[in-house]
Amino acid sequence: MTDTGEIDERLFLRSVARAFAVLEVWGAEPRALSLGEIAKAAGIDKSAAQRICQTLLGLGYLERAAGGLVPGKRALDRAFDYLRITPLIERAAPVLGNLRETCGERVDLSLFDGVTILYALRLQSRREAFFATLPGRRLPTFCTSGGRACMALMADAAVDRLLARSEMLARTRKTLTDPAAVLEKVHEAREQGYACVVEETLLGEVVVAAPVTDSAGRPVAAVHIAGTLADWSEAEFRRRFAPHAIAAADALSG
Amino acid sequence: MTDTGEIDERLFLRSVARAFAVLEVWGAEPRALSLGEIAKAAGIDKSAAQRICQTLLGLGYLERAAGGLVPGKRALDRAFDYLRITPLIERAAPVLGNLRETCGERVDLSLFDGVTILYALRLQSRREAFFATLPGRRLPTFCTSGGRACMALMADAAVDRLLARSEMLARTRKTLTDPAAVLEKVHEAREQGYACVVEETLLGEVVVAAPVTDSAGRPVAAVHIAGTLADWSEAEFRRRFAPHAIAAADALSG
DNA sequence: GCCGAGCGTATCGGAGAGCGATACCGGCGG
DNA sequence: CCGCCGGTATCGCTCTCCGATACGCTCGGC
Repeated sequence: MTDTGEIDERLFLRSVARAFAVLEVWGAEPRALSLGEIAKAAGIDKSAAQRICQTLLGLGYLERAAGGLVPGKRALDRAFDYLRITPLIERAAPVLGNLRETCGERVDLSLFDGVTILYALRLQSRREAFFATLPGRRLPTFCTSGGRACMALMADAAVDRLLARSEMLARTRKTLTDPAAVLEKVHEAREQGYACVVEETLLGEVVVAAPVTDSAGRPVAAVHIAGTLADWSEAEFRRRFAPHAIAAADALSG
Repeated sequence: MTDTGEIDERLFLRSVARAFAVLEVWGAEPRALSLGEIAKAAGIDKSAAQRICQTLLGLGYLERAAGGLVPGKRALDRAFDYLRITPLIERAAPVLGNLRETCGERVDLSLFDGVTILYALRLQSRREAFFATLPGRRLPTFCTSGGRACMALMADAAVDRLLARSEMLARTRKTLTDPAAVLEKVHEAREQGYACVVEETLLGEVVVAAPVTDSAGRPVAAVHIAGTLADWSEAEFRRRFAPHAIAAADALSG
């Protein structure tokens, strides 16, 4: 959902939109930026960038750093508000905790958001304590197992439309980029009740995921269990963990 | 120190500030809100609330929900930007991972932000898989061990000023609310190189924390190790875990 | 040592974006 | 039936924001 739905133009606040355009610049350019760089990246002139940045600095949504400006801590407060208010997150936390204990592998809750999914809860396994597993990370829907699990609950026509809107770039040499091939995987997920993706987002990684629905049966999220091919064959991994992912996702649905 | 530093009035964008005032409403009222409620809570009229909310809906920073509006998923993207850009977070992730393995207790990295600290990384222990340990949560500086560890690196005068600005409300019946008593605890932390707080934020909880500094020696964060009095006496906990917290914090400093 | 290209900062008059009072429709409860 | 909420829509006036412009600095190249 949240397809950045179009809004009545007469009620649209230009300066507000520009302020967020500024904040979003760091999504593409993750480093300290100067006013000039910000202005160019956000598509505004230097004066506007100056006013906006001063304002955001005052509010704590930007901070000064060596070499320019960076996002401020206040961003974390707003994310906290989101997580705290969303009932699914609260319900999911203990379920995922148990799931990780039972499985011993990495366990995630991802939120379905149109052409991308976004990780909301991440419980890493013992061995991988490393970075890159932060909440807030987005990945494309078409090549992730959570995304395919969600698409499995949509009509084929809707899946087609979603795939058409997606930029289907290969993340690894195993990534399926042909819409027909992806659709076939979605069909498989629909039959089995879960999706399995092998090395399409990260080489060596195997992930099973089951969809979480709202009360109307629409997909809103997915429960992932992720492991490495060093430990498991795809078949073993599916047999062993898919039922757990489905059970957890079902417990969170409705 | 992100003290919401005051800014030149002439460069301040009123509509931007009001938009963020709207977003911040859910910090105090974590549920779906109607336009009227938002307007009242943000101190603006209904027309302004309407325009701002329509804009934020269009940008994905708000979403419609049963009963009104709630924060949108886009908030998580901005938090992700912050975490990804801040070098300390990247460096801290593996260090905290190891720390949790060694200690087996809950381990956190909190960021020092004036009168509050804010949790950026949280690795819960096996037994407590439950909620309430989300990143983005803020707690007062004066009554947390991370906060006191940071204050220990400041001059007494600065500590006094910070305590004067703090709303020293008791969170439990053990919370110290007398500035002089807190200052004494800060002195103790200064001598020992770490702070220990027992049941001042949560009954039954004992926490040790050591400060992380920037290259200039100023406190910017703290490494926490938290356990329960059901398992440990205060003395045992300090002896066993304080050295680990200090070692981790030192590794992240400078 | 000079220069130009950046940086952040500051100024200012014009104009149009945003303001806010007002009104409308629909549902709910009394 | 009415009054009180909800969300939505309209519409002049005005004050906010726009963006061109300029200033003082610190660089690095030459």
